[in-house]
Order: sequence, then structure tokens, then C-alpha cells
Amino acid sequence: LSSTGVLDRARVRAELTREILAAAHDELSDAGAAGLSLRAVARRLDMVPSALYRYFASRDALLTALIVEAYQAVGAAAETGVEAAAGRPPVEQWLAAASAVRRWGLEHPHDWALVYGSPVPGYQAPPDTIEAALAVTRVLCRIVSDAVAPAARPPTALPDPPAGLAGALQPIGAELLPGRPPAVVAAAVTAWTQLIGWVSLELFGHYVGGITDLDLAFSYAMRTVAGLVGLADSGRGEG
Amino acid sequence: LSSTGVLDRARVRAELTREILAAAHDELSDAGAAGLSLRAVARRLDMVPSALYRYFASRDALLTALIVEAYQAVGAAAETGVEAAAGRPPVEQWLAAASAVRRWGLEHPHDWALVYGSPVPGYQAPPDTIEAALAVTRVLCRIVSDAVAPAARPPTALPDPPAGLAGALQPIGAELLPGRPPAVVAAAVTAWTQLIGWVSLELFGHYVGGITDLDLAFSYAMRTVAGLVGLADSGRGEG
DNA sequence: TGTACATCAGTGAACGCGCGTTCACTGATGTAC
DNA sequence: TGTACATCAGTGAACGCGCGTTCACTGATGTAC
Repeated sequence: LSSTGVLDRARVRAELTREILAAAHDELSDAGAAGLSLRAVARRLDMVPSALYRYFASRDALLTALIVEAYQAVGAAAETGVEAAAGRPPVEQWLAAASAVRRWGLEHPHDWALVYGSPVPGYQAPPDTIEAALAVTRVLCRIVSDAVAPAARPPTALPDPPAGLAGALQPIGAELLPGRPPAVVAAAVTAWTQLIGWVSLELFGHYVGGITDLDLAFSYAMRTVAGLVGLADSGRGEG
Repeated sequence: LSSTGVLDRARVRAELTREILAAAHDELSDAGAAGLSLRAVARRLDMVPSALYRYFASRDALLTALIVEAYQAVGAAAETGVEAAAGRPPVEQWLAAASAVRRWGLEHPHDWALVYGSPVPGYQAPPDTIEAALAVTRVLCRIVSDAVAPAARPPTALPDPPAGLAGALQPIGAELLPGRPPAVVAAAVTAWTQLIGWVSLELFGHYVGGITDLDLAFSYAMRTVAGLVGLADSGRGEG
């Protein structure tokens, strides 16, 4: 019917690109990152393998797209989590975000492994993925920077920062927590590490047999690290 | 010359088994866990692939052996680390152990990924590996249980434990930190998670561009979590 | 000490499989006059 | 509106590769009498 010319082709093309990505995503869920093959994706779409090369330059390009997509999804999950806790105390916002991230991980184990697990052999991450990786981190740091004033004194539970700590954390501190004391930036890194580390260890089976109620243990751990960042107390100290 | 009969054969057999494992280990370092193939291992040894089946029942059996070996190696590294800090304050012992574990990880990235990274697709971990996985954990918990008396009050930085926390952590608490309060057990889990999580994230490239001095940031993080467990203060409180 | 026999290590060929990527091609879709 | 042409999506066959595992086999090593 309608013939908008090149736009038609572009639309169809965009749509098929999405379909390929979706199929690749399904394949990822079944076979895992290392086993993800172009041919298997093509099979799902009833296409011939070579046809995919019209849409993705190589298997690596497809992987990259999946990685970016996964990072965006965790970021979105975190964001939704925080929004659900809007207006509540910072600790609760942090808990909500962390739980949302964990839930996403439990629901998408292969996607999680793709971005936070061992690097896919032979795959070299292009800059796009590095940028995308920041999505979650941004959400988490926003909670912190909303709750902790630049001049706030770091929680007493934190050790005295050694000389050079500020410098060591300069890039992340400057970009995501400008003006906050180095101990707080370090604590934020610790909290983030705890979150990602926990979900990875849980997914990869390292708590099996040791912890019976993972939900409870997780949220206690998240509360603990929230305290390190200074989210537990009233915050907003002015000097 | 000597012919001790069946013992000779057994000795040769044991030796070749070790050589195969060593070759598999080299192959792992080059190709990564997912890419580890029996044929490649055989090539390294100038053997024919089928010959390996006299020594390992399958590729999975070989993987299992490598995994057990890796766990033992991290455990040994941790042990050596603690020993080097014998007699010094608990925090220093913890730092020594943690640094040793991290160093081992940085030196053996593929072994690390094998045990703490994404599970190898299609591989099902047998019980042997689960037992072996406890080696590091034991070393770390020994530091804690030596330093923190059963009746010690948990550090004030820890949140009030919710009802059920003790139950959630019952298995690990009973086996590795008997009698310690649930908050302390939880903090130990957090410390362990921080250690393994940190090294994984560092190895997998997640701190790249954000932290410039990883040694410094790592040891500050480890000091921080040591404080949560109660290693920082004088410890040994009696009730 | 010597010989017949059993055990076992290692060989070589083969099975059936899957992979990423290339290339020349057919037809359909869109464009320009 | 109609036709000649260019673009582009998708096909099908092929390339060269690697994989885990099996099987019947040859010879050497050890054992029992």
C-alpha cells in the first residue's frame, strides 16, 4: 500500500534488527554467552546464517549489541527501583535500587554473566560498552550524592583515608561524586562492589549450602554497606 | 633397571596425570576455561587425543581437576599470606590474606575466572569442587574467629540484625564461626564477598577508568570491611 | 631364571557435529527520468 | 503513469576449521607359574 520509499526499507530494516537482537537474546538465555552462535540465531529466525551479515558485521558486533542492551536493562531496573522509593529515606532508596538490580540478575542470569561474569574469550569490549556500563553506577551514585552533602563528615566506621586515596579515586569521584570526601567515594565503591559481587556470587552458586535465606542476608549486607556510605544516619550534615 | 612391577606403572601413571594437568593448566591460561579443549591439551603433550581418556574420563573430569587445583591454590595463597602476618594484629592478618588472594588472582586470571567467574556452559560442578571451595573461606574465617570472641559485641557500625538473620546464616555460621553473633557472621560474609567481588571486578575490567591506584583502593576497602567484622578494634571483648 | 599370559598405554582412523565467514547469485524493492 | 536502472535483502553452497568421543588395534610392561 503505502510506499514512502527508502523510509519503508529503513523501517523494515530497523524492525528486523530488533528481531535479530531478540532472537540472539533468547539464544543467550539458552546457551550462555560463550555458546552464542550466529548460526543458532539464524536458525531461530528461519534465516540463512549469511543473511545476518546484512545487519551485524560479525558475531562480535552482535555480542556488543547484547552487552549494551544488558547494561541498559540493569540501569533501567535500578532506576525503576529508586523511583519506587522516591521520597523515602536514602537507605531505603539504596535498598530498593540494590534489590531491583539483584532481582534483574536473578531473572536474567545469562545477561548478568555476559556483563559481570568472565569476559567472553576473544572478545574485546569496544568503548560503547564501557559507556553503557556506567548506567547503574550513575543511578546508585545519584542516591549517594542526593543524601550526602559535599561537606558531610564520613561515617566513623570508615578507616582514616591514607594519603593518596583521593588521587586513587579521582576519576570516579570527580565524575559521579564531585566534592565528596575520598572516604565516602571509597565507601561508595565498596557498596557497589558488594552489590555486584553479591549477585555474581549468588548466581554462580557460591552461597549454596552456606546461606539459607538469601533475600534476608542480601538486604542485611546492603544495609551494612549503606551505613558505610553514610546513608543510614540523617545525612545532609553541613560541615 | 629397577622393576618394582605394578608400582612402577602406577608411578609413571601418576606422573603423566600430573603432566596432563599441567598442560591443561597452560592451555587454560592461553585459551580460557570455555575454550579449553582435550585436543589442544593432547597437542601440547604430543599425544593423540584419545590417549587422554586413559587418564581422565572426559573433558568435564579434566575441568573438575583444574577447578579443585585452583581452589587449593587460592587457599594456599591465603594461608601463606596469613602466616607472613602471624603475630601481628588481626586487621593486618586479614589484609595480608586478602592481598595474597588478590595477588594470586591477578597472576592467574584464567584460574580465577574458572572458579569465581561465570560457570562453564554445560559443566555441572561435582561435590569435590564444593568442598575444595571452602579452603579460602576457612582461612579467612580462622582470622575472624581467632580475633573475635564468641561473646564479643558486634561493631556499632553494623545495623541491628533483623529477626531470622541467625537462621539465614546458620550453615556457614555453625561451621566456620560457631557461637559468634549473627551480625558478625553476616559481616564476615560481607567481607568475603567484598574480597572475591573486588578481585573479580578488577580482573574483568570494571574499575578501568574509574580508579587509578587499585592497590591503594583495594587495601582501603579491605580495611573498611575488616572494621565491620570487628577486626579493627582491640577485639577479644568478653561479653 | 624362563616362558605363557594378562594387563594396560598409546595409536590412528573415523563418526557426526558445529562453527564464522566469503562469495556469486536471484529477486524484490525503491528511484529517477 | 511507465519504464530503465540501481540498490539492497536474502539464498545456497562452499571454505577450512575445531571439537569430544568411540573403537579396534599394536606393542610394551608386568605377573604367575
